[in-house]
Amino acid sequence: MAKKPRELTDEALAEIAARFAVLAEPSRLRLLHLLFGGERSVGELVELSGGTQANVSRHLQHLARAGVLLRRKEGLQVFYRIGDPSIFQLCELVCGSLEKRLAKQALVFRDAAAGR
Amino acid sequence: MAKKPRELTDEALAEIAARFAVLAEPSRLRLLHLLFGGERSVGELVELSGGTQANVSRHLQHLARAGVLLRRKEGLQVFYRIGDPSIFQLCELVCGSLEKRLAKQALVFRDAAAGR
DNA sequence: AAACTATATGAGCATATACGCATATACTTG
DNA sequence: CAAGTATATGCGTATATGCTCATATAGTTT
Repeated sequence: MAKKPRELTDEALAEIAARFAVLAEPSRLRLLHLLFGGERSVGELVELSGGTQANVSRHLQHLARAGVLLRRKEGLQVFYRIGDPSIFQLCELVCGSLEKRLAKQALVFRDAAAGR
Repeated sequence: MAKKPRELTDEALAEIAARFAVLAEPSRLRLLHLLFGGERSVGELVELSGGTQANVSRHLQHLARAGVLLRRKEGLQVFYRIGDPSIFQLCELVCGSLEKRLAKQALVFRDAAAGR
């Protein structure tokens, strides 16, 4: 399975950037993380996340419009769930890379404290 | 190798969000993409990306401070290169996921045009 | 249909950040 | 050390976006 070089029009770049932007907010990440445990209603997410109802609703819509979440309405309630499995891998990758970076920095400081 | 559940303090969330935010700008993504081909000087990147010198410089610093790029100074010139290999996988993941999403949308429209 | 509940949305404000322009800094060469 | 080149930075401006508060919409229950 050879890897083709991808074209990179301005439009494509904008789309990719938008995708990353969706994940660039702590509140949204918290909601995503809560949804890693499975489907939840807006009300539950409000409680669990500690955010206000208005903000949580907006963030969920944002994520859904970006294709990251799926929405299911049932009576008065609306349930959201992860709609794009690649999110898990994205978060794993970023967390792993951050971990490495911090570990490296820690070493630097340790060595500096030890007089190099 | 079992996967531990990760803690998610506000601080950690902010760091992860910051990491994604770095990638949430088309100009920076373009620079990254250019650097996928190997190390480049700021001047080269200015030419290749079509951005202004000031902006390119700032974006590169931004990426470097985030640990995504590495900086090497040689005489008058400064060379940047990818410093975090996970970037490749991140971009692959996002591109792949976008591709899938657009393909799905295309199907929806095709079916709609065909009278469902 | 009136009251009630869950979710979504409009408006205004505050903040972040990308850009352009000018200039500063760092290094090289004459 | 003066002039030249490559990169970085200060500052003002425009735009985007998250937040709060209030209110609208959709669906249920009595």
